[in-house]
Amino acid sequence: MHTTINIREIARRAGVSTATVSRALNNTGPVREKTRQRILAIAQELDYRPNPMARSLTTKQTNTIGLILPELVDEFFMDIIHTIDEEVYHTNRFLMVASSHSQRNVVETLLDFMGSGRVDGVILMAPQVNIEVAKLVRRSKRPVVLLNSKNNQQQTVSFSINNFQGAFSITEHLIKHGYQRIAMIQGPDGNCDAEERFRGFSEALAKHKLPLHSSLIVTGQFNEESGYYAFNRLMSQNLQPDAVFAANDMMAIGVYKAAQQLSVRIPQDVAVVGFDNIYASQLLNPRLTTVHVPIDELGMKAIRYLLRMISREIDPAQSYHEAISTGLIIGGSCGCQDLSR
Amino acid sequence: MHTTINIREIARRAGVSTATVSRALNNTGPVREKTRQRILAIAQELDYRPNPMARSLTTKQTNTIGLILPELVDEFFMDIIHTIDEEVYHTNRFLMVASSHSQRNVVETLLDFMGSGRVDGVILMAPQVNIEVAKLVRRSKRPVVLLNSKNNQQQTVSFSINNFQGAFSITEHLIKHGYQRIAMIQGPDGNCDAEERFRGFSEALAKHKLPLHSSLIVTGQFNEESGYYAFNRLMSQNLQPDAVFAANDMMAIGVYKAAQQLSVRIPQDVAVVGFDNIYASQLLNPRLTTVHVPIDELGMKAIRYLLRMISREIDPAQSYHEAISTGLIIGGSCGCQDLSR
DNA sequence: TATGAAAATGTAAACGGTTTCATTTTTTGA
DNA sequence: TCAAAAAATGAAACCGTTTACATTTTCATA
Repeated sequence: MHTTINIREIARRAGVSTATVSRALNNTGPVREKTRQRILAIAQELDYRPNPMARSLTTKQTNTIGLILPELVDEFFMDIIHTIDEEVYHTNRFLMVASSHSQRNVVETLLDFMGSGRVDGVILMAPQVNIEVAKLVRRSKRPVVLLNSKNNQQQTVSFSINNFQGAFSITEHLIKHGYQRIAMIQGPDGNCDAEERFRGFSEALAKHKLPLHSSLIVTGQFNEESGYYAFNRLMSQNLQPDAVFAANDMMAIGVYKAAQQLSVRIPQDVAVVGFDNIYASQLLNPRLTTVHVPIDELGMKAIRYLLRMISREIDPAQSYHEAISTGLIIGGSCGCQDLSR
Repeated sequence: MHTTINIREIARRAGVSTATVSRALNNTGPVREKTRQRILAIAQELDYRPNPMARSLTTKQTNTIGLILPELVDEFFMDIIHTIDEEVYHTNRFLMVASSHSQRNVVETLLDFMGSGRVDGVILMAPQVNIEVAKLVRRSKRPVVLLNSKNNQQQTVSFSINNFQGAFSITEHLIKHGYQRIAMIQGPDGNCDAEERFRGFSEALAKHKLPLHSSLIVTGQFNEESGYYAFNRLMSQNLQPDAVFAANDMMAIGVYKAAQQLSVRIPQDVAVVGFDNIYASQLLNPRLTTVHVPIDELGMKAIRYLLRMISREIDPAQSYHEAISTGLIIGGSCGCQDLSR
């Protein structure tokens, strides 16, 4: 096993200094054509690959973008990864995806890990752990774009889904159907997406002078299982809902399963709506009425903005926020005619 | 903006050499307790973070595992990522995920990119581009574990799903139901998963002396759309199938959609089975009969083996292959009673 | 041909750590 | 108390690049 071949070895063989080799290889600074050829030939022959560690130790550049997500499950996150990867790929960069496992200290570790020379910029999605995230972000040496975080954090750049608007309009849609006892299965405590969706729900009720029954509000964990239990709980009490708004589609799927077991018909007995418009929601019978979240738009805007921060086209210290609008997807689960069949 | 604080600064403040600081911080070599305390306090106060680039420039260690997937869509890949991430996280390492976009030169670039100092080892899934992949892998300076690649490559370490066995048994299952004209929607050309699944299918037919009608073999792209078109094509010809084996569940979903539009009942008119057992397959009505692919087992075995290669517990030059068995998931789509309802 | 400008190349100092080996300090045991 | 052993520390080289600056070579022009 011969030692890793480095720039010095090439310089030695070509009979020049490492500086010249570096210049020849990177096309930075003048090198006589003949010399360049010789160097390139040797590099080729030796199958030389510059050590990225050493390189970025001096250049502070990595051509790598970091993406930190709270977890690596669900197609929602996969879609985010996919969109961003696509864009990163087209600008000849690399993507580094990591999961914070929804823990603040892990966010911190990852931000440090990436920020200290491994990536040129970070896209961070941390809906649960945002109390001190802004501080971490500001401390980071690399530009950071936040995704779906509480946007009351000053001095950060963030993009988010307009959860409030989406929840508000889908709730209004249910109200227009005439439902009186609309339940909500909300998302986990401390999750700002969940909070905003609940706010949209309750303000829509308020606008239409409908009461907010505390017994019709259940908390879930954004997964199928919790939706299943939540619906069972809702149906086992005196005040039964005539419509259920699940704060995301996964929980709505749990509702469908529970409803089938309880022989509750959707939408005849109880209407159901969700949020996210995940792929699986179109497979449900009837198709789930839900809020479309333009994930690709979110990812695209975030990565494009980040790249401009990295190139200093935009001042990274300048704060910015943009909320991306959602759209309503009408299936048969709300009582409308199911056009997907 | 003050300059990044480094080990020298700490040494200066503590009145010791950088060597001592390094020893104190990494618990390598002896340091007087009093000195250690002083150094730790200063490091704490200055919020010192060692530069990982500089560190790994000398140690040649990054505590990072690379994962290269052909693409970043579908829950199948998400599940792979998830399983591996979980294990990586528990060993206090980082995960770096990248997509090769199913292009061989990108695989090469990524392998170089990661292999030259960014990661300690790589898990590579490249079902389409394996002609020269083995060469690349052998050239890599870091240990590499292959996932679902053609296992006829010598001198590599690989884990794969036993596609043949899965396809064989689900085909036999259909045969036992008495279907005579079993069609297959196979996967894309050159994809070795696809090839093995087809081989399992045809050998099962052969074993039971059933003919292999070329008009009942259609090629898809492992996505929903191609399944949709494939089924339409199958039903528009003279020889119509009484059962369809879609080489993966996504294509089976396409079949369901097409069947609904054509008013073809599953399984009364045509039985349908898939492969992968993705989440969505249980949402179909009737539940899809499919082959369960233990992705978590696959990911787990791959990452554990890789870690042992990294720690030199296993000689990385030693080749190894293991095929992981699949299992049958019985839904209602094959003609069995649907127990999921 | 001499001269100055431009082009090509080299030297050496970073970058921020780790580690070998030598040196100093402390501890131990007779 | 003193030598020897053990423990703690420091000096400096090293990892593989890039790059500012100095130096040399080439080339065009007078």
